[in-house]
Amino acid sequence: MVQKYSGWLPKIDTRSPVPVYEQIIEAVALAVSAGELLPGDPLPSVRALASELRVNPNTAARALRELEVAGLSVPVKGVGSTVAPRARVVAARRSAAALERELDGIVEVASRLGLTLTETCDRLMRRWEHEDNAD
Amino acid sequence: MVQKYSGWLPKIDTRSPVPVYEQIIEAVALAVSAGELLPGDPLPSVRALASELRVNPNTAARALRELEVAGLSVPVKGVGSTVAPRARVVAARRSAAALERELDGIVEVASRLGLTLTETCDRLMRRWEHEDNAD
Amino acid sequence: MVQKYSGWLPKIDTRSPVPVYEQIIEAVALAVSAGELLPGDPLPSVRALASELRVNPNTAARALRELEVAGLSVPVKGVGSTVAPRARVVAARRSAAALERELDGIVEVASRLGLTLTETCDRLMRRWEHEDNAD
Amino acid sequence: MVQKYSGWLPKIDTRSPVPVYEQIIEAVALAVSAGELLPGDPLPSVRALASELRVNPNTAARALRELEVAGLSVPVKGVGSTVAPRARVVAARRSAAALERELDGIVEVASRLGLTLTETCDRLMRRWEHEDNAD
DNA sequence: GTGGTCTAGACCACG
DNA sequence: GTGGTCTAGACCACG
Repeated sequence: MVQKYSGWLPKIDTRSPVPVYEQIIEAVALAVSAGELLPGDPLPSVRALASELRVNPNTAARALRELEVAGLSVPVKGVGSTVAPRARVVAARRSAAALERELDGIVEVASRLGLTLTETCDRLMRRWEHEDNAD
Repeated sequence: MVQKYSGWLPKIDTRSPVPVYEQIIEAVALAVSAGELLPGDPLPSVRALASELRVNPNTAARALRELEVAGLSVPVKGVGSTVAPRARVVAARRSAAALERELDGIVEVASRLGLTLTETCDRLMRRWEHEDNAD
Repeated sequence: MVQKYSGWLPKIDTRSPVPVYEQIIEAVALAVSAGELLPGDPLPSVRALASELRVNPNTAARALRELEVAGLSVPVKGVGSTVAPRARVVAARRSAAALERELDGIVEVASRLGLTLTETCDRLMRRWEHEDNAD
Repeated sequence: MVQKYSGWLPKIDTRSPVPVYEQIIEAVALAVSAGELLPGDPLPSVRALASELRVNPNTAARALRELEVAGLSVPVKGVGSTVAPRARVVAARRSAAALERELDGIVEVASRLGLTLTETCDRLMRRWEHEDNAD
C-alpha cells in the first residue's frame, strides 16, 4: 500500500489563509483526539510528509518541529518523531479551544444574520447529516 | 451626535490574522445583512473611516476600494461611496457562505472529537446564551 | 422645447476615467468641428449646463472656464460665453491631435494582437457601418 | 542574460494619467495575447518587478495583486505568480474590448470631423507604416 | 528567499 | 472638500 498514512493525513488547501503547516498540526491533533493516532505511533519523516502532501519540505519540517513544541510529538533518535505520551491531553485542549472558537464564530454570524438558536441548530443538523452521507 | 457610524463600525483587532481592511469589509457586509445599512446610505469617507477606526488612510482607502470591487458599494465622483443597490444580495451571499464555512468547521471539529449532534447543539446553546448575557 | 442644446451636448459618462469637464470640452470642440456650433453662438450658462447634464455646478464652471482658456469660447459681459471667432481653428487642431492619438492607440493594440492592416481596416469598416445604422 | 523579462516588460510612463499598476497589467495582457507569455510562465516577483521597472515595491505588488484578481495570474505560495491557465482567454477578452473601444473612439472622432471611411483608413495606413518604420 | 499588510505622508486631479 | 496613486520603509508570516 502506497498511501501509508492516508487515514488521518489532511487534504492541504494551499489557497486557504490558514498556513499549510498549521493545517498539518491541526490534522495531527484531531487524529490524536479521534484515537486514530496513539501515543508512540510513528509520524512520517520530513521527506515522507512532504512528498505525500505535495508540500515544500520546509513546510513539512516546520510542521514537525512545531508539533514537538506543542507537545504533540517527541523525537526519537535516529528514528524520527512519534506521538507524545501526553498527546491526548494536549490535543484535547487544542480541540476544545478550537471548538470554542468555532462556536463563537457561528454565534456571531448567525445572530447578526437574525437567525434564532433553533434555526441555527437546524442548519447545523442538516450540515451534519450532509457530512455523514459524504463519508 | 458625533459618532455617526458607530452603530455598525467594527472594533478593529490589529492583532488578528485577518487584515484590517477585510475586517472592515466584513463589518459592512454584516451591517447590510442586518439591515443597519441600507442601499443608498452613505459610507464614511476615507478620512472619516480612518480617523474613526484609528487606522491609516491607506488602509481605509483599500477597504473602500475592495468594497466596491465586491459590489457592496458604489463610488460617487467627488462625494464618496454609498451602499450599492445590490448590496443586500451580495452581503447575503457572503454571509450565507460564511455561515456554511462555520457550520462545516464545527461539524468537522465536533465529529472528530466524538461529539454527537445533540451534544454539539447543547454546547452551541450554552455559548449562545453566554453571548446574549454579554451584550 | 426643454432640451435647448440637445443637439451637441454629450452624454456624460461619470464612470469614465476621462474627467467630466474634459468630456464637455471635447464635445464642444467636436460640435464646432462639425459645424453644429458656429462662432458667436451662445454657450449654456454654468447653471444651465449643470442642470442639463446633471453635473456638479463646479464641474460645469470648470468646463466653461477651460473652454475659454483653450480659445474655444469668449466671455460676453453680462451675457455669458459664446463660441470664439477662432474656435474652428482651435477645434480643428484639437480634433486632428485627437485623431492622431486614436490612430496611435489602434495601431498599438491591433499590431500587438497580430492583426494586419487589412484586418484592422476591416474591423473599422464594420464598426463604422454599425455606428451609421445606430444614428 | 540579466534582463530576463525585457521582452514584454513595458516602459513605464510616469506622466501618463494611466496608473503605473494598470500600465503593467495592460502590458501583461498584451504579452499574453501576443504569445510572448504562456500559461505557466513565471512572472517576476514583487521585488524583481519593482527594481526592473524602477517602481516602488508597493506599486509592483498592487499590479501583481490585480493581475490575480483579473484572472491573468495565479499565486503560488512562497514562490510567486505564474501566468494563469485561463490567461489567454482573459487577455483576449480584454484586448478585444480595448480594440472595440479604440474603434469606437476613432469612428466617433473621424465621422464628426467629416472624414469618410476611406480617408480614415488612409490615415490609419499612414500611421501604421510610420510605426513600422519606427520599430 | 517570497508576498502581504500596514503606517506615514506627499501629491494630484476632480467636484 | 473628495478619492487615487505613489513613494519609502517597517514588519511579519510563510516556505
